[in-house]
Order: sequence, then C-alpha cells, then structure tokens
Amino acid sequence: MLDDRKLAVLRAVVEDYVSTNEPVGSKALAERHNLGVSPATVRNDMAVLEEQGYITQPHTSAGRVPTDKGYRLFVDRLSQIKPLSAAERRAIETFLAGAVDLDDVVTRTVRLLAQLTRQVAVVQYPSLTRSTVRHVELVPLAERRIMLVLITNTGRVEQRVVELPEIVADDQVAHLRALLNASLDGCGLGRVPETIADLPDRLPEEDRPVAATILSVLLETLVDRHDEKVIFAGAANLAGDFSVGLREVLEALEEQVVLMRLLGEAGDHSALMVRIGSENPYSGLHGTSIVAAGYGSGDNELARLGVLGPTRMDYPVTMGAVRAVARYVGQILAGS
Amino acid sequence: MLDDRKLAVLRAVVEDYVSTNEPVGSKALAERHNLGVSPATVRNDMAVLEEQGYITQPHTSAGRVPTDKGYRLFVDRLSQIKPLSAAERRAIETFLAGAVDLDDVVTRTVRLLAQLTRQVAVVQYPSLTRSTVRHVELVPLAERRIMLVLITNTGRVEQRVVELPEIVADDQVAHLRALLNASLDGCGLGRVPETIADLPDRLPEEDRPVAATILSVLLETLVDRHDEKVIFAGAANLAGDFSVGLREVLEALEEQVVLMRLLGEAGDHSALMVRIGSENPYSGLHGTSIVAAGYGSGDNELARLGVLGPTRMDYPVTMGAVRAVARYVGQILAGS
DNA sequence: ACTTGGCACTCAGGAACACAGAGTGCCAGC
DNA sequence: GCTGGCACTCTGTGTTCCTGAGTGCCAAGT
Repeated sequence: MLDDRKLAVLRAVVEDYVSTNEPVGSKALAERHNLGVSPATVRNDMAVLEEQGYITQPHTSAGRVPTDKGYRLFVDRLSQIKPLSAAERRAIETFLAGAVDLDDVVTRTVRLLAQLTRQVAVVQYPSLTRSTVRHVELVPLAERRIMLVLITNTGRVEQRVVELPEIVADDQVAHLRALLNASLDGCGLGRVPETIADLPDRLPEEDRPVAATILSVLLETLVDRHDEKVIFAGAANLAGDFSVGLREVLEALEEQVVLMRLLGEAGDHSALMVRIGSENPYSGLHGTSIVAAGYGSGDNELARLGVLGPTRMDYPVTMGAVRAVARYVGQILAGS
Repeated sequence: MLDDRKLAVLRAVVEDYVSTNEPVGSKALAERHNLGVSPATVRNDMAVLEEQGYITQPHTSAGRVPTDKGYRLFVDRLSQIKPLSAAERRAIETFLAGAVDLDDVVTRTVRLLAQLTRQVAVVQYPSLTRSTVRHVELVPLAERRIMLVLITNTGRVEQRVVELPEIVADDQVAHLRALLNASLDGCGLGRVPETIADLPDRLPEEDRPVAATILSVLLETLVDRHDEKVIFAGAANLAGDFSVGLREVLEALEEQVVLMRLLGEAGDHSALMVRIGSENPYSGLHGTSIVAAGYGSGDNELARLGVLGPTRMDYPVTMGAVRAVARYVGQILAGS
C-alpha cells in the first residue's frame, strides 16, 4: 500500500521538517529532493500518507508535519544510523580518557553526550546489583561506631556508618573483615544475601550481635541503592527549541524514577532503543523522544544512557552519537 | 535626603511588584498600603526615588519597577528576614533526618531548598580542604595494583586506583597503612602534604618506591578535588517565571566554576550573602539574584549553599529559608 | 514648605481589518 | 498514472484606531 516513492516522500518530509522546523509543502519538497516528479504528484502521495496517519497538517493550507507514527516508520525502515566523524571519535576518546574515577567517568560522559547531540543527555550510574564485590572494609571510628565501606569491581564505593550494640576490640573487627572478604570477594551483589546468611554461625557466640548489626547494614546498603542514580546534563539545550511543556520536561528530568523508566529496561546489549513522542511512558514527555542504549564492560550490561530531545530530532545522527558513546564508555570501564 | 515616607514608598513598591509582577502605580499603591497620603504625594516621592535611581519605569506612563539599587536598599534596610513556620521547620527536620550518607544529605538538601523556595537551589559539597582525615585505607586489588580510599570526618570518601612500580606483599601494604593512619589521623587535609613529606624516610629502603607512588596519588587526590562539586535542583521553577535569558541561566547552572563563584567566598559564618542582579559576577545572570550562606558542623564553615531566582524574588522569605536550611544541615552533619 | 485635586499628555496593548503568500484539492488533458 | 492549471482556504503580518492606566505639572489649600 505504500510504494517506494511514497516512502521516499515520507523520508523527505521528515528530513526537511527536522532541518527547517517548518511544515513542508509539496513544491519545496519536489525541488529540494530530486524525486523526478511534479509537485502535484507529491501532493497526491501526501494525501495518501496523511490518510494513513504518517503525516498531518497543522491547519488547512499549511505544509505537512510527520506524526509520531511517521517518525517511527522513518526510524525503523527509512533511515540509517550515521556514524560519527573521525574528529568526533577522537574527541570522545581523549575526553573520556582523562577521567580519574567512576564519578568522573559518568560526569564526563553525560556532558560529552549533551554537547555532541546538542540535547539533554541522561546517564545512569553503573548498577550495583549487576557488579561484584571487590573488597569490604571496616574502619573503626569510635568505640561503638565503625564505618562500612563496600568497593565493587566497577570502582563504585558505598559507605555507611554503623552504630554497634556493644564495644568491640580492633582485632574482633579485623577478624570479621577478613571473614567477610574471604566469603564475598568476587561475589555478585545479587548473591550477597544468601552468601552471608550463615556467616554469624561461623563466629564465636559473643561476636554474633555485632556481626548481625553490621551485616544488616550491609544488606540495607544493597537494597537502598537498588533504585539507581541517574544524572543529566545539557538542560540549556531545551531553551532555544522547545515549543511548550518546558516546565514538564524539566520536572521529569529531576525525577529519578521517571528518568529510570525513560531509559528503559535492559534490552539486547548495545541495541538502541528509540521512544517517540506518545510512545513515552510519562505524559509530560509527549512531544519528546528518547534514544537510549545499554553500556557495560564486556558482555554484561551495567547501566543505560541516552538522550532526550524534541520529537523532531535528527534521529540518524543522534543514534550514531549514543551508540558510539555507549561503546567508548564500556571500553573505559572495562579498562580500569 | 530620603525621609521615612519615601522609604515606606520604596518598600511598598518592592513588595507590590514582587507579589504582582507588574509595574506598580501611584494610585494602587496609595490604596493598598495605608500610607495616609494621596496618590499625588506618592507620585512626587516616586519622582524623587526615580531620580536617585531606586526605581524606574519600563516606559512612559507605566508604573514603577525597583532597580537593582532599589532592591539593595530594601534588603539592607527595609526588610526583615522572615522565619519559617513551625510546619516548615518540622518538614525540614524530618526530611533531612532520613539521610543515610553524605551524598544523600546533600541531595536531600538541594531538593528541599528548591521546594521550599520554589526556586533553583544550589549546594556545594562539603569542602575537602577544610575537613580532616578520619581514615586511610589501602586495599590490594592485584599484585601491582591497590585501591587507595580516603575517608574524612564529614563522611566523604575519595578513592583512587594506584598502579605500583613493583610487586608488593600484603604485609608491606598493611605496614604502610598503619603508618599512614598513625600520622594522618585527625590531620586537616590542608596539612597533609607537609605531614607526609618525611614519611618515606621512616621506611626501610626497599619500600620507598612503592610508598612514594602511593603518596603522590594521595596528594593528587587532594589537589584534583580542590575544585569542589556543586549540584543544583529545581530548574523547573525557572520555566514559568523567567522573562528572558533562560538559556543563559541554564548554561550557567551547568558550569561548576560559575556556580562556585556565585556562592561566593566564605564569609562570616552563617552570614547571609545576597547578590542582586547586576551585582553578579557572571553576565548571563543579570536579572537573577542569589541568596547564599555557609554551612558547617559547629564553627568551621565547610561549604556553601543558596538559591538563585529572578531579581524580583521575595527576599525576606527566601533569606529565611536559606538560613534555616543552612543551620539544619550543619546540625545533621555535626551529628553524624 | 508640603500636600492635594485637576488636567492634559503619553504610550502599551488589544481589537478590527485588510492583504499577500504559501499550500491545498480537484479536474481535465496528456 | 502523471501533470499543469485554477479556485479556495487559511495563517501571519502590517496598519490603524482606541481605550485606559499612569504620569508630570500647576495652581490652590493648609
């Protein structure tokens, strides 16, 4: 029902509208893209495309604008992801290579992505639950107070102050630390609870209350952080462009929960996810699209990142940028 | 040269303009505030105030609007900081009390402040340089790789991976750790360099290269973080209000350096700093005002926080909120 | 020396109106 | 099935006019 030329027309409408931000008419379209047919023919095709719901006109006698459905077809079948230029790739590499710790990697990534796409970038911190324990440290602070530090293989560090039910000696602490590390080293965070379940039993009677307190805080740490942290950058890029709903968009960006859902569930590793306009789970963000991908070191996806922009964004370029950044971040993370 | 009534008129102009966001005329002013004089008299006073530069009219035959100079006088002499309501104070306490670690305290604070003032809140992380070492931890990761973890009395944790020049045994590491902690415990971060300067000399010859490497990374950590981290929240509050320059404001908010300068130098502890419109160091932020204060545990100021809003903000209320939040955060930090 | 009522003047913002231009839909002819 | 022509329909823009709020100034009153 949609022959090749009609698809070409749709592609042309999307491309022109994205670059000019104005409804595109049959005449201009027939000229700019050499379709080899007259404006009248284009008009007929447009009428069909409109009937099918791929494009629409803001008001009678204005040009046509793609609908969400139109963008969807464009992304799925009519466009090709555009790779970055060599210069851009070099810029990414050098910019990310300078990072000193995990925090720095994430911060740099989100800024990089925002700058590259001139849109709002969103990056999720590498998930705790999918990483493994590298080291557990217990630091005595006072007689009845110690600090619990958990270091993961992704370089993430979590710490908690623990109030103890009784006074403990330093060598008791040292013993517990050794025991914890022996059991947990390399253990996936998801498997920590079952791994330490029987640990108190392997201790002398008098140490158990203290151990139990510490372990419960440790478990709490894992649970608390189950909702992962997401940060964004490039909000300034919203200012020039957006027609309406700027407030809604900014509000959504500051809601961790919404952001998490936006980035989507973990999918195929390195597969790009695109959500267009009303496909969005959050009503304040109709009118915006999200391009997201997972990233990680090696095969396992640690977290997700993406960009958010107006529905009329340049999908091929944006998708290229997101994919490239996701890959580079993965490499950096694997290398450190 | 400005008698009491003229000051009263200025105050009235500021208050009315803040609450209505429209130029205020002589008639409305004489009615709403019972000044006991006629509109004509008010007009005369206004003419004088305008000549002196405290107010201005957007165009002939419109009401008057305060100038930056007018707001300045208002803040310095005509207004009184408005304390929070009991309900608000309770809300602050319960909201901040639930924080589990330093990161959480800062995040909650910035959101709280944004919500309370309905403006953009800005909070600086407690400064490393002004805090003291609580513990240094060395965690062996591989034969020639260890992780250095630095814990401060404000609960902040810094970590770095260190590549060593040679293979070290675990007990060597343990020895160095003990030595480090013995020398540095309670040491102000600013004094760390001098404190560890002679440390290699107190080690056996063969340990010195390793120690030197670790110490240099430790020093690097301190220097790197000298530029402190600043976060913001409540950007959505900009949307409804701001007339122009929204893009500039958002850009400024994402520039750490600009934010730092905005919050200002450490002043008298717990003294409120107010910067109005063009008093601002950054040209993109004329049209906005900043109310900031230092916060800390006990007497020493650890960092600063504040809010940013349109020049026509409600200064008494905003100042009250900033002061209150700064105090509560200080208490929370001291208690943990 | 201030304050006050009166009065003429100014100007932004809104309503009414006309008009040019872009774009469409449809039809007849190739 | 494509194309040129033509009548039609809108939005956006520019013009004009008018109202109303607000001012500045002046002369009179206290």
